[in-house]
Amino acid sequence: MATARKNPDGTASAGATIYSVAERAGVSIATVSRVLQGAGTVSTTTAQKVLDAVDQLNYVPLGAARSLAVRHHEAHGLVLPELTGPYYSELLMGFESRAAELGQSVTLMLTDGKADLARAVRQLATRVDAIAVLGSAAMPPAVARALHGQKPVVIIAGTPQEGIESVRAENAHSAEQLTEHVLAHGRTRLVFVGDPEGAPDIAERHAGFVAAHRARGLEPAAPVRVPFREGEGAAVAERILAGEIEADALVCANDELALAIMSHLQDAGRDVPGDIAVVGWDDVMTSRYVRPGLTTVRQPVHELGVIAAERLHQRVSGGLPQLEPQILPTEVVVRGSCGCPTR
Amino acid sequence: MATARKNPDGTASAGATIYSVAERAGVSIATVSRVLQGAGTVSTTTAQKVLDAVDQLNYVPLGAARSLAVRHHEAHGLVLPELTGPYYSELLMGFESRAAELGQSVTLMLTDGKADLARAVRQLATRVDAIAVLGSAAMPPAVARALHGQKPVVIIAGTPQEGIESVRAENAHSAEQLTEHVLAHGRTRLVFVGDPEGAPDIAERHAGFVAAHRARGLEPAAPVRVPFREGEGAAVAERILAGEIEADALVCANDELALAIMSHLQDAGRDVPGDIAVVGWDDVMTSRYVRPGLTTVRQPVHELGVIAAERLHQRVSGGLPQLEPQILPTEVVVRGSCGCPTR
DNA sequence: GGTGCAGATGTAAGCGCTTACAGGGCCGGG
DNA sequence: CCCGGCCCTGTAAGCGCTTACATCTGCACC
Repeated sequence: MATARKNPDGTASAGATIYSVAERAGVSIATVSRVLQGAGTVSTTTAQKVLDAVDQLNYVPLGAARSLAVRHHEAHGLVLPELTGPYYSELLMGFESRAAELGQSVTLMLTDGKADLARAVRQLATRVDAIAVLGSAAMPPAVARALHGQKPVVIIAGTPQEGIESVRAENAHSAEQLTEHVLAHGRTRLVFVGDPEGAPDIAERHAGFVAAHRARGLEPAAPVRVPFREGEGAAVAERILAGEIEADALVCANDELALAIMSHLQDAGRDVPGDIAVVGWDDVMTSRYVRPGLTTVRQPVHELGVIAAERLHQRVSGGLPQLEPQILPTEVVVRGSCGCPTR
Repeated sequence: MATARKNPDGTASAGATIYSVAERAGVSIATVSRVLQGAGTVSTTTAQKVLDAVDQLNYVPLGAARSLAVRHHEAHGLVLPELTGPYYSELLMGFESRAAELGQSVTLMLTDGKADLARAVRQLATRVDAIAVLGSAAMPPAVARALHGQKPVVIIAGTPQEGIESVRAENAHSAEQLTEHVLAHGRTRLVFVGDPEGAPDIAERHAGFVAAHRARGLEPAAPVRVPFREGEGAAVAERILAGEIEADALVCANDELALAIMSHLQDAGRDVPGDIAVVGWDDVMTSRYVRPGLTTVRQPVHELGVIAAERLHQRVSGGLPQLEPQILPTEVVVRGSCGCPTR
């Protein structure tokens, strides 16, 4: 296979290297590099010759070679469980945009469906300078720990681990606020829907739920432990309809769950919030469109991504780890599903 | 700055190279490489020594060095406009999962908000073996063309360009089907909402809309040209309420638009589909939850991503470009918003 | 006219890995 | 006992870039 294919017009379409550019421009490779990096001093005429040659040869430098020489990948890794729903996307957008501003590319890895996660992560570590991991990414802590020490790591919305940076949104307090809001509507039999052990944020939200009850001297009911997949919503709704779960308000671990339950309940003729109030978490787009609007909590997800990217970059540039977990504030968004007058 | 920090236990926490591993294992770097790559023959005892050393030193190979030596990045680039809504996420998930299976990492780039797109893309080209670009990624065709010839490129859901591979979902035919379905409900004043010039798929959908009218000897109304951002929906709804747009059915360029309009109209007291039918495109999650359910078209988005990754990989492995655009079938999903009895 | 200095360019030494090639043991067959 | 092979391992030559350092050219200044 020919390495340097020549086009009819004499330009090479691929395989151009810094050497071919230098030759064509009649300079040394050092000069080419200087022009391209904007470092050092090069006379304008020489620079132009180089630029012309680059153009003619359609030269694209080999990132790997540069990385090897500068000993930086100039890339950040991001590990997410998957990408359904707006949460991860939003996070990713924040991460990507900030990383790009800082001149870093982002290499993405999704854990869902990966047979050998540890291997995949190690593989990722091979090609990036630093890695951000979403807490609930089902990343074996051992792996996260192994990574750390190799490369800077930040955990997003996950259980903070000894010596590893972390960023997350506030959960417990707003969950307490949200729960109290529902209690203030006069509801007495609230049920938390979601598995506190499924993810650290859920655990915190549940803790808030419990705290709100305690603050009123109430004893919270046991949570209905279900994974927060959309499909589970229907099942939960059925159990409610069957009277198996008794509640006049549902505090759901996230909006997808809340929406699925609400819609199912409504289809069965129940009135939300009349018969039963439903609140969620995340403020996804749909929550604005359903009737009644879903009362929920908005997290600064985009911001979370931005901060993670920033932290990684700082670390890569020699900054010290900021071990104190960074916690971003969230905001309760009141709409109609909690019992408030519909807007 | 020390390059090889030593831990108390004598293991190095970073900066381990193939040399340090070789030294510790008492073998040559070639042997280390062979063990790690699983290539060549190495006795089990030697291999074990190497593996032990790797473990002790917590060695992570430098991807850049390998890439340089093997002359492959083992990474695919994916360029998307942004990540709102389920469309892009789904695509990305498909792309990532297939790429991972093929042993390729994926480097993501979002065009939204990038000041110097061309530069960003060139930068990306520097670190990957091949690039997939989403058609509506507002990628200057010139850039796409420059890329092509440098690296294999496939265009996803975009205007096919001379000599560049492309994959997309069928649009025109299903749009015609969908429109005909609405016409069959007896609606007579259908309006297409969305900008046919905004993106190639929209243009095709509009073409289908027109074709359905022609097939019945009808003259289609002029489209309401709006970008398909959620926010635009309200504006369109207002124009309808004001009588500025006269219609008894809306064929929207995508679900987000359709949902926003529908919800706004309902809030204003209009009956959907009684007063006006609304249909969309994409079958996003919300479309199942709103009342009435949104009639829409489902695209094999995940599959699109999978195929793109596959194509790139084939090309990188020396396969020939398959220039015939690949077109995946779509499916009309009928729910209540078109006028069909609600399920 | 010599000296010094700054600006422009070239030289060459890596960066950490893969891999073709070249041994060095060791075995069985002649 | 020698020799051809087969395993296993080491040697060394790059891969395409960056960059410290050397070099060279002018030019201002004394």
